[in-house]
Amino acid sequence: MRPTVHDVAEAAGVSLATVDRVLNRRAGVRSETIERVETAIARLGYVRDVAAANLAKSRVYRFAFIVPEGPNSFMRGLEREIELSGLRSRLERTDIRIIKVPPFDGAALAAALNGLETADLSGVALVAAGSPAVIAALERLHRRGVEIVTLVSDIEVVSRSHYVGIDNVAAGRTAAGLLGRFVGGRAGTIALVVGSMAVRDHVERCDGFRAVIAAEYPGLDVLPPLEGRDDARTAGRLLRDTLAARDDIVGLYSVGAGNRGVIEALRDRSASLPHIAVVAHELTDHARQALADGTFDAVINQDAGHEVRSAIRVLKAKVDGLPVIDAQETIRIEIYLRDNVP
Amino acid sequence: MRPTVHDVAEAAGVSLATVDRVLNRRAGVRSETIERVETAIARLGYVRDVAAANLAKSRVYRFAFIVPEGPNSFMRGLEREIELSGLRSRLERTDIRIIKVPPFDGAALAAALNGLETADLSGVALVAAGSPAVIAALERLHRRGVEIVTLVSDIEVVSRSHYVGIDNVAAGRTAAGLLGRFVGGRAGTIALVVGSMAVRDHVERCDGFRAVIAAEYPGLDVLPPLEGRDDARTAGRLLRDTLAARDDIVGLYSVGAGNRGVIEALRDRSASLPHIAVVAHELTDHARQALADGTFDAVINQDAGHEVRSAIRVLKAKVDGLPVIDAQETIRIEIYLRDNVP
DNA sequence: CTGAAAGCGCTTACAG
DNA sequence: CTGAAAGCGCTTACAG
Repeated sequence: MRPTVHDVAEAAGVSLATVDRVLNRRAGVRSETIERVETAIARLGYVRDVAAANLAKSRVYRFAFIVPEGPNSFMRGLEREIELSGLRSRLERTDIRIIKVPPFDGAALAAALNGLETADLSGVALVAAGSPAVIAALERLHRRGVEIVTLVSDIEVVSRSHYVGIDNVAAGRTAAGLLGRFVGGRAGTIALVVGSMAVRDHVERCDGFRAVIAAEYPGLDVLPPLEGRDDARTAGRLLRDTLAARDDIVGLYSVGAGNRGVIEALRDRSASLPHIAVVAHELTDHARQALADGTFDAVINQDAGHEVRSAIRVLKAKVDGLPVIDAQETIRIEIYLRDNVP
Repeated sequence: MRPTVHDVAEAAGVSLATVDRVLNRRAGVRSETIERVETAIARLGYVRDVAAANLAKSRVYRFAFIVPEGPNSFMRGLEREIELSGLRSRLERTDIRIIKVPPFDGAALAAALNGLETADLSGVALVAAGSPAVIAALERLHRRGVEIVTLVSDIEVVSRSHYVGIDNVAAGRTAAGLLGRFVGGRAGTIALVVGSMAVRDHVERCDGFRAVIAAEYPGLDVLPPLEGRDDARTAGRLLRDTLAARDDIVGLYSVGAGNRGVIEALRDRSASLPHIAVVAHELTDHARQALADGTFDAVINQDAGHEVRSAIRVLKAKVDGLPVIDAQETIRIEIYLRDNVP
């Protein structure tokens, strides 16, 4: 049988209340008493039963998730996953609120963070757009005991913060490894469609991609990125223009959102032209279709459901002062071809 | 506030004990009383607090994991993950025992299953080698209230059982999609190294692989499988012989264990020969190295840690009569290239 | 067939 | 600075 607070109290010759005070590092205990209790804890190998503690506390974990609004399919999928997890976690004394903010807008994000009622808030998970105001807002939350997790896109370190998302440089390198092989030794150029070079994850993906192509596929040339602003219309138009202007394009790396426009531009090409190898990001419905019909060769994905569950687990672990299981919380760079789409 | 058993008891005009009886479907309650309680439950929207219930029950989940013994790296990795999860889950009133049985041996597996003391056993997770004796043993366990989960390799359905592992036909198809593209339009033959064609997952992988190559890469010919028996020495020797005997091999799909031998055979080829594109299974240390130095182009993997945690979650959910979250418990067919290795 | 009381392992006022 | 008692939401003997 595992030792309980009763065993510790008896061994230390104190009451349950005092054991509890020491366990929770509450003030007002003589240092000598603290020591007696800690010795007993160590000797017995006592470990607190978190479930029982939460029951006694009637603890409710209150978390806020902050995500960008707008048509971005990935973000909407993320939001759905948060809602789903929110429904399920009500059974586990966890209350999750979603707050939407304009995308790419540090000021709005900071305002949302500063508007949070911190009294009974345990943690915040946010898709971060970095800016000094955002960092200040996060520092403030942290000082008030709110745990913080960044989601999908990271920013400069805030104390005790944790990032839940993929390594975007490695994602770009991976895309290059696939595309380089897929073009099959043909020489030519590769087009790049990004959302915005003002967003950190897109920049990192491009950097990783370029580095590998330059080092390992000397026959391939990477064009400057087309900025689609995560908008299908814009992305489609830019790509169409580029495809019309040159006939040496053998591959395409679509880094950001707006895949619908990209897909349409590719499908409109004459069927007699040689295949352009394509690697894109995020397994949305459009991307699935494009994989199925051969328009996309591969899609790099991050599992939004996993990210949300991971963010919740990490926030809870931090609130409870428990360790985070790194292996479980690492978000994989997933690769999907037509046949391993789940 | 969520309603509790007290609220239900009051609403139904019965005691806590009776509410508990109805909640847990214990016998010896008048059907009229049952109905009164159930009406109250429905009306209040009562949902049981599983954590509190487990505390009251001093419930300990006791699970047995049955895995094949032997040098197979994947299985040893799986065993490590079970040990790890076992350590962590002691904090959550979960006791996990590992039982090792000879591989590919239905009789031994059945004997191990029949030897299980079912009195305080809540669930079993097993890497299944199917045979009538095994199925009978599982049916017996199930009749005694032991929940069952198959791991990595499935067998014919046992009532209420659940499979935690990848879709192996899709894995083979995925391998073909990669290899077909990687050989880059060259015509030639593809070698196949399997563990044993007597094991269901290997057969399924080969089937999926062949189907895609036949349909989409008419220039490629797949050789009959070399059976390496999951043994590096045997696999290496067979592959070496084949490579020596013919010069038209452009690709290799390594379906089973024994990758060390495969890697050595490939590395021993003269550097002047053209590259053989290679897709293998399971991201073991040897496979990581082979990816890093370019001997392997891609590795298809199933996450053993995820599988173990998933098996535990599923077993607990079944014991508690809770629903399984399918999206969370689906094991992905992971693809690793050099740059997305975690 | 049903209920009152004690208990699971903690925490929380309240009193001293 | 410390302790006795009640309570979190359930379950479990025991009694009737």
